[in-house]
Amino acid sequence: MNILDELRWRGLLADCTDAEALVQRTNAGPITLYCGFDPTSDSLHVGNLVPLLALRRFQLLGHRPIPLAGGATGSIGDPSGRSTERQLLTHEVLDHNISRVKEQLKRLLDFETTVNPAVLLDNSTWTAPVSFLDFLRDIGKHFSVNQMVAKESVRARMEDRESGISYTEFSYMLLQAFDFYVLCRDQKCELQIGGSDQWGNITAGIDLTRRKLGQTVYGLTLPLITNSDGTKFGKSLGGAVYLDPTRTSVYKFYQFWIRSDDRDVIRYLKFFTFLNEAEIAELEKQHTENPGARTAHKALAKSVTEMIHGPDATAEALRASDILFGGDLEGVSEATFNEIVGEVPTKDLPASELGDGGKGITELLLHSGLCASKGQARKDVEGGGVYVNNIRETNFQRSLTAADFLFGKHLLLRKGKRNYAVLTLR
RNA sequence: GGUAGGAUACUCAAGUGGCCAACGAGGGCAGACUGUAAAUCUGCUGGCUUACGCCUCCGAAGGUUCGAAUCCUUCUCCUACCA
Repeated sequence: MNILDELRWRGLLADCTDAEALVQRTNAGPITLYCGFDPTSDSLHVGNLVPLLALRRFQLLGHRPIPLAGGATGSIGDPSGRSTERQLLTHEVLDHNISRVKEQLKRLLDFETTVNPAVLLDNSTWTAPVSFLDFLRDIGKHFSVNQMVAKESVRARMEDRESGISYTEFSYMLLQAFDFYVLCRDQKCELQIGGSDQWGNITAGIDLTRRKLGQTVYGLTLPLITNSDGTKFGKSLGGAVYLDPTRTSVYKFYQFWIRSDDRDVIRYLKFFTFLNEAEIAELEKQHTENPGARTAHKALAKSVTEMIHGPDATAEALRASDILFGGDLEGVSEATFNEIVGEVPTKDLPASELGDGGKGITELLLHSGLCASKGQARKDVEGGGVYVNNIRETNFQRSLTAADFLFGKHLLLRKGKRNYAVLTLR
């Protein structure tokens, strides 16, 4: 199957330059392609997964992917899709982020294969040594400000008088274009992929490469993932869902996927898994016939979590989910309960704090992080939203003593349907 | 530089001396219904407090007043028109 067909049936093809030529080119043999990842954080998040997995999809069909860490571009800040100027990151933060992001990039692509191994590069390698004057003479000369201003990412900011755009961010697309040119020249890279907000940057690179090398290269964009309810994809409880398990625990990661909207789950299977067309069609059939069984949700959550965190960690998260959402805790053994500990946010509680009369439930909720203040904790309890060891507690004056702790050491607190925390006696 | 207008909670947005911890909408959280989904309905949405109540808060700092988001002064930042 041609890679473009593969992307198309998955709904992953937003746009591309000269589709016909690109099909011919990809049919003719392996192509080298790249996608940039700017280290704006020390971990990639689920939104970055789409282009990253796209690289992998190319690789599986024999092409050669180059994940590019944006050491240079990341230090400038991409104005695309942003309404305000970015806060520049310090070099220390940037260095730290790059090294972490590189680790994550490495895990999803095959660098070992001898046929078409992935290559991890960092654009600061070729950007940093170039002097400002040389850059202006060799690269800047090929860009027309008139065209740059017309690009959506720049125009939006120019029209917004409140925020405007700095010269620094204005120059971003030159750096990215420079990358494409260098990669074409040195790596025979002929295709750049990215999110649909990258279209302007990608075409800038295509133009530059043509001018500098006289070579035709291609661009392909992937759709921006949207939730059916109109909210931003990839947000959970206010924060982004990260690939780094220290930022988003495996359990939370798994939960994020399992809670997908019914209307989204099939699309997400196509976007985020490597299940084939027949497998997904089967899941869709089951999902349509009996949505309550959540077969598709489970397949999605399991598949993505395993891909990112491995089968062992996934099995643990799955076990914890089954225990917590499987019913009451009656008869749960200590060994079983221990599977929850650490998956769910867990906090220590010094035994001395319990004292003789125990500790108020509102204080424990505050300590667990489930509630932001004692007043809020009280309201949540009064509203019937709080459970102690999975049993609803409506008396906010309730004090909990050591006797309430399961196995003499764990207390399972729950707010609402799915927010759990464990307090462990120390 | 001049003139006019503006800055209110997570966001938008009412409020022009006491009834204001501040209308309303959105968002968020919780409850009911469910399937850890959606839709719908209900409650909550500054902090402390069992409660009475207390404290903090309407761009910043001062002032007037028994009493200020609201009036006055200065400052900061935005917007519009003029130069």
